[in-house]
Amino acid sequence: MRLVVARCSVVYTGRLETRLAEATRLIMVKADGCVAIHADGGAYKPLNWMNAPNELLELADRWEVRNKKGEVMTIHLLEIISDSAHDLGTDPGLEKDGVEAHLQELLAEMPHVMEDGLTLLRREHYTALGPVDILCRDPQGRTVVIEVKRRGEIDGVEQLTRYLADLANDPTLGELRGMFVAQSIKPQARTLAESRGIVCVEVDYDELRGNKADDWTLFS
Amino acid sequence: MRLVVARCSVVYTGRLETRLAEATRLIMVKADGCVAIHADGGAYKPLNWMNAPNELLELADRWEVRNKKGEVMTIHLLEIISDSAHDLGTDPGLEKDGVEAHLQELLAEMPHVMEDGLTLLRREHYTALGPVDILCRDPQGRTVVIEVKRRGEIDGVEQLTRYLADLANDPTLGELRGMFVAQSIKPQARTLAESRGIVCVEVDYDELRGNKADDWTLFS
DNA sequence: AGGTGTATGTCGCAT
DNA sequence: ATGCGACGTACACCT
Repeated sequence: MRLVVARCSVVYTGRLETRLAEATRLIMVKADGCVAIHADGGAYKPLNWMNAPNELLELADRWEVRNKKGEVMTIHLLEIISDSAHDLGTDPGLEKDGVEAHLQELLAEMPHVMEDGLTLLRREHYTALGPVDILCRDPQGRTVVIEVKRRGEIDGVEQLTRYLADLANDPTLGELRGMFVAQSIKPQARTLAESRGIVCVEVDYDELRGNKADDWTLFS
Repeated sequence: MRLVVARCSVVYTGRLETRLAEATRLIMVKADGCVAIHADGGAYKPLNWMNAPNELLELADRWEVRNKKGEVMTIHLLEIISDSAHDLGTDPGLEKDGVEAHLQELLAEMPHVMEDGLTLLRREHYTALGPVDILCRDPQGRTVVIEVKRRGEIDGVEQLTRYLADLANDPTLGELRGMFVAQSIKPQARTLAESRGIVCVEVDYDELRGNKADDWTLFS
């Protein structure tokens, strides 16, 4: 990783056009070639950037970074204040716990927490429109199409509605119901869902993990 | 801006939980207090971060960064390889040209490029569901509800559909039509739109700017 | 403070 | 490659 602190101005031309007036900034060049221009504030997002793969051309007064899509970032260098490089090696990577995938796993393992009497048909059921998170059967023999979200917002309801419309063409599934499951569901999303006959269920991730631990204790 | 290159391991606990095994990384601390952990690759996004406002507690063997929401990032420092700081001052900021707002402006100025005979009613018409980009009237006296996107995807069609459903309750608008305008419209989005009777129009930003320049030349 | 929409979103996984 | 959905999305803007 190369770290250059310099007075510079920047022009980016690509998906849109941007200009940065002359100021002192950090220019970060990573081992994979990606370049980012950072100011001394404004969260983690750089002012300008070019992701790998790209070509970095170092000229006397400026750097030009180009990619295959025709995007160009030009960094006009006015004064270099610091220029250092470190070999960091490859990173072992980030391990995550608690994202939607885990929520979905837990719910597929214990569908009864969403509604009494549900049994799992399948998880990640691929349709032409995209993957349906969970398919269950209810005690009345209906197929329950379940969309799982960490946060239940209006987009998720639209998504589930599209799946329901599509799956209605599949005669093997029989009568369909929709169920929208999330750790919290926004009022607008709930209203929209219920107006379409979709049941809304809020679940607690920590409690689910607890239930799983209980099951474990119970059976071992 | 403070730049620390160090061998470290990191734990983040908040909206989810993440762990980073021991490795050499860049720790960037900006003047506003935000902290980011960068590996030597993977675009501009850091592996872990904490945005301002937060509290940075520097202990002998670790840094703890906390915010008001109860999120905590703990950086265990094993070896400091480099530690430097630079005062960058405040940045004059990024100037952008060519985002959706500009496209919308240009289209509101010359609605005829979307369809012959359209006249502007209003721009950024606020409804309970969100702002409708452009409202026009067509030569048949119908109100045209227009959603403008840089890239036309399925979400935009859903958005426009919600607006149309909502505006149907407003008797002052008369008969409604939907129009989906973008620099490019994906096939799925087009299919969905047309199945709902929504007209799709692709426009060229540079050409619009050209038209505007022509108008200028014409009248001055 | 909460809701909605934009983003040079990025990122990962599917076809 | 493109499509599609998730993301600790961040971020601006309006109610």
